[in-house]
Parts: sequence; structure tokens; C-alpha cells
Amino acid sequence: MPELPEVETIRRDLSPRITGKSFVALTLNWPKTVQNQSAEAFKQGLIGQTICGLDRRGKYLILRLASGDSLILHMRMSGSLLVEPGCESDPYTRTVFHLDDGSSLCFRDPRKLGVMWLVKDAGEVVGKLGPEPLDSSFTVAIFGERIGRRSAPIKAVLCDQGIIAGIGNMYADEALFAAGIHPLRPADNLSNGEAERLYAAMRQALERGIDCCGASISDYQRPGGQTGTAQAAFKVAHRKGQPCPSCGTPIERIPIRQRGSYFCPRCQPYRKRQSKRNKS
DNA sequence: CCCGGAACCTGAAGGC
DNA sequence: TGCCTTCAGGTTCCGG
Repeated sequence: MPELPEVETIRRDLSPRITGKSFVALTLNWPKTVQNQSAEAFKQGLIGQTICGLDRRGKYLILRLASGDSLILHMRMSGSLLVEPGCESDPYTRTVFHLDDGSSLCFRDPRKLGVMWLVKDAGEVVGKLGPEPLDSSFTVAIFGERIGRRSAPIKAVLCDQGIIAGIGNMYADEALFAAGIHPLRPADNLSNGEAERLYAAMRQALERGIDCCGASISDYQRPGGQTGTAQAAFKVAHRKGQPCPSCGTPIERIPIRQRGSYFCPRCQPYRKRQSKRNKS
């Protein structure tokens, strides 16, 4: 499930392999992937355009085009982008981008939840996202201020793309474990010290994920077909019943907002504070 | 404004 | 062995 580290890995792998190339044809096997216009208009708008660079915003991959347009892709649950020869005939390839050097870029997506846009201004798609968690401008003060305005469970707030961009289920669970915070704690109930610990844990979890080239939990694979290795370093995510690496207590799984949340009940006790942190 | 839940999807896994 | 149900979760939309 591509989150920030997985999309960043895709961006880094793909950038040298497709930058400078142009689209010469498009095969759309699942037209509903196209978001803001008809599949035919999307195809005609893209053919002839040249890729001049790749950006990432949250979990969105942005292909900057020479015209100033942006081709934006979101993998959602099961999407991956592949450049390996033969990917065109994979039964789960939903879109084939044919490039001017004879190579292909394939959008493989078994569950068909992935989406893409061709827009004049990338802000039309990514404009409502919260700040990038790894930007140097994203300080602990900004983090505390943004999560401290919400009363929802901290797990849900961490995964809210409008609060912070790029964090999903896996890395939220890892960050909360590293910070020793129960996922159901109301976000506005964390102490300043807890918010500081969570900020550091979140950034470390994401950086570690990037260093490992992402986590191959389900369908995720890198553009060259390799898998990521971050899942091996996960301490709680997708480890229900396994002993906590710190204390040996079995990892539990509870649903929060229809999502599985994995945590250690001993290392992440639910201790609600009496008074709220000072706001403003 | 803010919260929680349904819908979109299909392969994998578990139950009987 | 095989059918059926449940689960997986990022995002958007909707109702309270």
C-alpha cells in the first residue's frame, strides 16, 4: 500500500528512466482511472507531451510536462508503476503509457482503485493537502498546532491528508508505537512531550521507510519489479499476535475508522490526561 | 467545522 | 474440495 516512502521510492526509481521521453500512445484498459475528463480527452491531451521531471506530494506522484501540464497518479491500495519489458501484457495492467523510445510505463492495479489526472495546474489535485512531514519547514511547533486542534483519535488524525500529507496506516502505527502512544488517544489530549515524541517518531519512521525503498506488504513493487524491505523492520504494523519487540506482549489489532490499527497494549497504554494542552 | 461511516474495488484467507 | 463470507485500506462523499 503505497504511502509516502513507497511513492518517493517510485519517484526516485522512475525519474532517470522516463525523464526526457514523450508519450506516443496510450492503452486504457480501465478508463475509470481517468478522473477529471473523458478517457478520450485524456489520451489526446497526453499524446505528444514530454516528461521533464517527477515530483511527489504526499502520496501523489506528479509528472511535470514540458507544456506546463501535470500528469498526476495516485496508487491508492494496490497500484504500482512498472517499466519492465512485458508489463504491457500483465492481466492487471490498467494503463500502458507508450513512450517515444519504444519503452512502456505500465500502471498495474489489481483492485482498480488507482486514479490519474491530466491538469494545467497540479494544485487542482494536491492543493488541499497538509504540509510535507519531512520538509525542514515542518517544525514540531507546526505539528503540535495542527494535531492539537482535533479531538479525533490520534491515529485518524495522523492519517488525515489535510493535516499532514503522506502518512497512511502502516507508518502511523509504527510512529505511534515508537512514541509509546495509544492510537485511540484524542489528538488534542496529547501532552507537549508526547507531541514532540510523536513528531520525531513519525519523521524517523518515514525516513527509515525511504531508506528501505518502501514496504512490500501487499501488491507494492518498485518500477523495476523489486520489492521494498521496510516491512521487515516494522515492529507492530501487520503483526497481530506476535510478541512486542520491546516487552513481549502480543500485538493487538483494533479497528479505527474502518482501518486495522496494530499496537502494543503495554508499551502504548491508554492514559487520558485530565487537562487539555493550552491552545493558541 | 468536525466526526464517523459507506462506497469504490478484487484477491487472499478463513470457516464450514 | 469448494462455496461463501470477511478482510485489506486511501480517498471521497454524505449525514448527523
